[in-house]
Amino acid sequence: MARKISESTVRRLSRYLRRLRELDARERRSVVSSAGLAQSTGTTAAQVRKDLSHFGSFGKRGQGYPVRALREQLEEILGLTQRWRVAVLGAGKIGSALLGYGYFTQRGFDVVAAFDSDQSRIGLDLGGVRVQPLSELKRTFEDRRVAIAIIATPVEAAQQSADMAVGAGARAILNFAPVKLDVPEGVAVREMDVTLELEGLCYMLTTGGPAADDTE
Amino acid sequence: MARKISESTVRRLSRYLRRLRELDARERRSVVSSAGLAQSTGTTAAQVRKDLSHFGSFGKRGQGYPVRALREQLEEILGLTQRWRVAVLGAGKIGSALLGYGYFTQRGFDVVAAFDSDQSRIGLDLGGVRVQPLSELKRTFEDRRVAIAIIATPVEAAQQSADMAVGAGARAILNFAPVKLDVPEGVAVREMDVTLELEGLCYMLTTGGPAADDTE
DNA sequence: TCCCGTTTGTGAAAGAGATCACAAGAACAT
DNA sequence: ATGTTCTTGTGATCTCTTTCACAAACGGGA
Repeated sequence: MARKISESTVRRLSRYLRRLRELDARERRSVVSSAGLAQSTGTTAAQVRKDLSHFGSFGKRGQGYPVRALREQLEEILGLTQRWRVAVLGAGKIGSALLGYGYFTQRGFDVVAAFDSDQSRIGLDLGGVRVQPLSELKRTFEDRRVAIAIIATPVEAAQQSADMAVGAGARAILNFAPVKLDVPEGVAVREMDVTLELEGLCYMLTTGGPAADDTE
Repeated sequence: MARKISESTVRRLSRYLRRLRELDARERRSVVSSAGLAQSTGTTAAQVRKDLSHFGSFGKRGQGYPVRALREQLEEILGLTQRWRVAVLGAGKIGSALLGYGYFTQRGFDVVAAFDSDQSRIGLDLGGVRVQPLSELKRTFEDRRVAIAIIATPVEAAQQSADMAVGAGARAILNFAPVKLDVPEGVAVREMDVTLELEGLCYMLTTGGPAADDTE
């Protein structure tokens, strides 16, 4: 089957899945067309069909795609048929928010551990998870088979935390610290930098914005 | 000068800027080569040069780029010579975390207001900002000239919140709710969905990971 | 001044991703 | 059965992005 799937395609697949889950659970729709999916995920019908065609043919001509079955296919493709165990490194503001984040569970992720270097936070119960000291990180990662680490530390501690996570067996990292992480080959990293996104918005406002149209 | 700058280019510019600020403030370096910047932002030297060349020529051949001046240029390009006023909609876990997020101020963003629909949260002081009821949203946006709204509500309230923000004059939205927002033309939206990113990591783990390069 | 090592800026080539356009398949009415 | 309408799946095309490759510029040393 398909070999090289681009990151942008994977991103869109994930959006399709998000929408399919809504359609299935909330709106009780049983079929959806590529045009419908495109509309509600911000892309085009052709793009939807092309994306899906890399993995097989899931629709019926003239009818569209069966919501439930396509949802399951996408879960399969994205590797979401298993639940994933996640650990949060850094139990400050962002870390705490993530530990209480309601959408993880229903989307297949279990936050099974939290760590912090600050003595005063250790032992706290955040969203049902006890904050542990870094000294317990390696053992916990191994015991609980944590595959994904979420870095929610300040910039200064981020690289070091990432190193520890990788050393303890993490194979993927979601990084909230506004710094580029160096990781060994084979470790996947995705970055979520709020100010980076805000800056992108500023760019659009200062260029596309005032000078785009003569609308005022 | 340059006409159409792609979103990926803008993203990289923002990363260059992030790195330049580190070099300037923390590491006290006064020049940096395209190769150096590339290295620490995860791209290639040619890409750095091409990106910058869209806006002018900022380096000295044989020497590299002056850190301070290039930083200022990028701030200019991205529209960061002014400070931006931001409001947070939704004062739950994520909203609170954002209100206490330390990197906004030093990066040019001021969170000047917070809103929630929950009576029990109104009046709270979160990170120096008082949580207001939605009824005060429009007036506050206008009075304080809020240009950017951060949506940190649950999914169900996200679209409605976005509508209110746009109605009150917001021209850009940073959306943390895992749902696609519909906004009028001219309003910029960026989405930050944690589970979407996690799913991307899962895809890499299940495909690229175990079976990196074998035949199938 | 002239040479040498270095690094930028940029056209040209290559590569990737998105869009087009249409034949093929499916349901349904007559 | 046949025609009509709808929508998928996909080669071909087009557009955008990245990479390549090299001349031009700079600083320093002799």
